[in-house]
Amino acid sequence: MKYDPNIKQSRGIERTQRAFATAMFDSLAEKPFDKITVNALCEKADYPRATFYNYFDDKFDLLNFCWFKLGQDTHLDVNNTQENKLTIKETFAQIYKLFEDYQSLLLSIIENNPIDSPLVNHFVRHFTDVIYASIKNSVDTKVIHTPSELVAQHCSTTIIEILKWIYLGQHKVTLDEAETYLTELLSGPIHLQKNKQ
Amino acid sequence: MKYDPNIKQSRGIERTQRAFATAMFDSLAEKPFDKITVNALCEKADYPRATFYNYFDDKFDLLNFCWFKLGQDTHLDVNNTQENKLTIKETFAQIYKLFEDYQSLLLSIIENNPIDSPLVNHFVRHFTDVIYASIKNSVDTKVIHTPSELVAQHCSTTIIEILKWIYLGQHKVTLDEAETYLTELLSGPIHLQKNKQ
DNA sequence: TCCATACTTGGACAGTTGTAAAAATACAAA
DNA sequence: TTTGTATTTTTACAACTGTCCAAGTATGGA
Repeated sequence: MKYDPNIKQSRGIERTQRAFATAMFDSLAEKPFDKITVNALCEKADYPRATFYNYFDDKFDLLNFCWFKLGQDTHLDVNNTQENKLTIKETFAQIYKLFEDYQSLLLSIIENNPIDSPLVNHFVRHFTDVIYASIKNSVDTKVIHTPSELVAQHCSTTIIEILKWIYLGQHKVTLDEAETYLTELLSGPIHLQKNKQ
Repeated sequence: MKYDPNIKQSRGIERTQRAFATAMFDSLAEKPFDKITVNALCEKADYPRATFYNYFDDKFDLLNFCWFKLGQDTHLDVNNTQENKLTIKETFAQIYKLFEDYQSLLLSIIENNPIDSPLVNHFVRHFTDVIYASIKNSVDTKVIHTPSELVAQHCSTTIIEILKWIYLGQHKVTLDEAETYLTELLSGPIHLQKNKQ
């Protein structure tokens, strides 16, 4: 990350960054990520290449900015790095809604990119980190042996796993049902031993 | 994947593929993945570039081959795509041992590559898929509402999560302890509600 | 208004990627 | 050994990447 998006930038810089982000979002809706070149992005945003590298290290760095803006635009509480005060369920509901808002973007992303592509990984990774930061103080490991960081990690990936199932796997699931899944996966009775017949 | 590694190849082809895989493993121990160029791999393997592209689509395609060979070399039962007959715990123990065997490789990988790099993602993804294939018939979802594919997915990522904690996060954890983690994360009492004080 | 400083831009560069077409080589059957 | 086929290698190519520097352009303070 060349520029910290948390710091308020001057109007001109903000506009330039936005232009590249918009170019990226438009391109993502059209074609696979590995067919999106820095050249084409500059073409779309109507800025010279040197300006791109002025603000971003590479395509992925621009993606960081894009995902961050996505959260910012929906006034996501989980983005507040100051105080992590949300429960796991509250966090889950927030991200559920965020993904719901950007359903059409997600749809074109998975149409154009394989699920194990660097792009999808980058996306998933970003929001896993966001969730982790949001819930890390909410996990309670008093009665178990597993380290709390690992449990928090597990909770974040579980949340993402369910949202991937819904929005990347294109299954219609209401928030209520999704919350049932979450409860079952995190504290439900999953049998480790196969029933030998 | 240009060539199916499951199909027995002629000796010459096998040797050439091995040479590239060895070049890749050697390079991974030395430097970050994005500094490993196809040119350099060909240099190391002592084959022309066209030969590389003859066998592999790109660097990632070679990685597929590498990870597969890793499993093959340790006679991993989970690689048997024919019959998936392992319980979750058995599968976990097998992959635990595989990672233990290749500890030094994993160590240099995480020294040279960020945890969210395409390389680490590719590696993790490969073994998540291996585990998923191995356990998908072992999950029991009779008493819950969550779809069995999602549960199987959840079990695979949980296994990988623990192994990442141990081998990529460099925490010393015995197989016994690791199995405790697995039981707790998959069927333990994780509280979703934060204890309000 | 002028100037100094910081930022933006254009152009050039070496190195990389993936592809395509011929040329060379290996291999198997007759 | 010869012949036909399949594979490997050589060579060349167009396009992209990330970096650098020098020239151009804003911007704010004196």
